[in-house]
Amino acid sequence: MSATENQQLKQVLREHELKATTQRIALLKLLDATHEHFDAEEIYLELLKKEKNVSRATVYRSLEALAEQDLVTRLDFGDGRMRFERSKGEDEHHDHLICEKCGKVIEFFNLEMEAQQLSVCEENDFTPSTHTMHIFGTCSDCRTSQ
Amino acid sequence: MSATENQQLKQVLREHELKATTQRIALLKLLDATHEHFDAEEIYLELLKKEKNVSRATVYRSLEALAEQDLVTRLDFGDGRMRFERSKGEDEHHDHLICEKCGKVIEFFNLEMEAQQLSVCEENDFTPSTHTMHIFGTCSDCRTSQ
DNA sequence: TCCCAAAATAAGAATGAATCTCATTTACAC
DNA sequence: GTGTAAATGAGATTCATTCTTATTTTGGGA
Repeated sequence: MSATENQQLKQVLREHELKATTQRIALLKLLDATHEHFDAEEIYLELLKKEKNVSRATVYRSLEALAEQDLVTRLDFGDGRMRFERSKGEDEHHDHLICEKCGKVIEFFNLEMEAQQLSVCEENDFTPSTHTMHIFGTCSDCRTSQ
Repeated sequence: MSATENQQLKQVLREHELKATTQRIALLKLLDATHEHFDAEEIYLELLKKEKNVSRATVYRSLEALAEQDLVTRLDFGDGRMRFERSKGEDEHHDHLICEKCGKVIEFFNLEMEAQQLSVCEENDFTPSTHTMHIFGTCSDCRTSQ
């Protein structure tokens, strides 16, 4: 809960032309503090614990604004609700292996695959902005214990 | 509207241990007749035109049953509703380029990318079942006309 | 061909994530 | 400190999807 961290986040928000509201700062702080992929409701509940005043609408609107500025990243694991993580730098981009049994998410990065994606875009005269690569299946734990 | 096609689809359904109801036959026939990626509501409206009696619930339940048997494939383009297509054979699998401006969907297949996916799974001791690879961006038409 | 139990369907109610509305509050440039 | 544009809270609303229940259909057997 360092004042310094608050100042840094305020700075970050302003650099992205977003007003530094307490709710947005708290949201970024929460996502910075975890590696988990929270959904909006989880974020809402976590923020409620810390700041007394937050509404779901603000959580959704903040996440939208932050995602637009690429300060957070939306993750769609295909289960009907969006998850969010603090955006990683270009060099920290990763895709996901998703276990259909236990829900575990394994992050991975494969340079060759990224290269192939660019090549496909070129072939189709397509300018990429983002991509999602999700492999669904069974993780080793679930395969073993079953 | 050949009786032969109906018979074939009945056969297909029974081979997959699904009762051959008129609604399911009509649904498969519809998806067989098009290359488009319909969502559930579009399928419902199309079926309403042809068969007088269909309900949304049946469309959703049929799609679920058919997807379970891999007779249809769910497509999640990240816009909040699922789309569906008739399942292609293993050899006809493809991924998608999705234009964020006009919504156009370009299908592609890249063998090297598929190989890399398997390699990533091996590295992580993960048994894959399905995957989705979606690249979002701008198609050539939209880039030009803008 | 007729019968019957199990399964599927129709219609609309219910759910749940996400968005919108509008009155109130807050951020921040001056 | 002030004013104004932007952000927020609370709850209503939307929209895709799922559930409920009474009714109908399917398909195996008499």
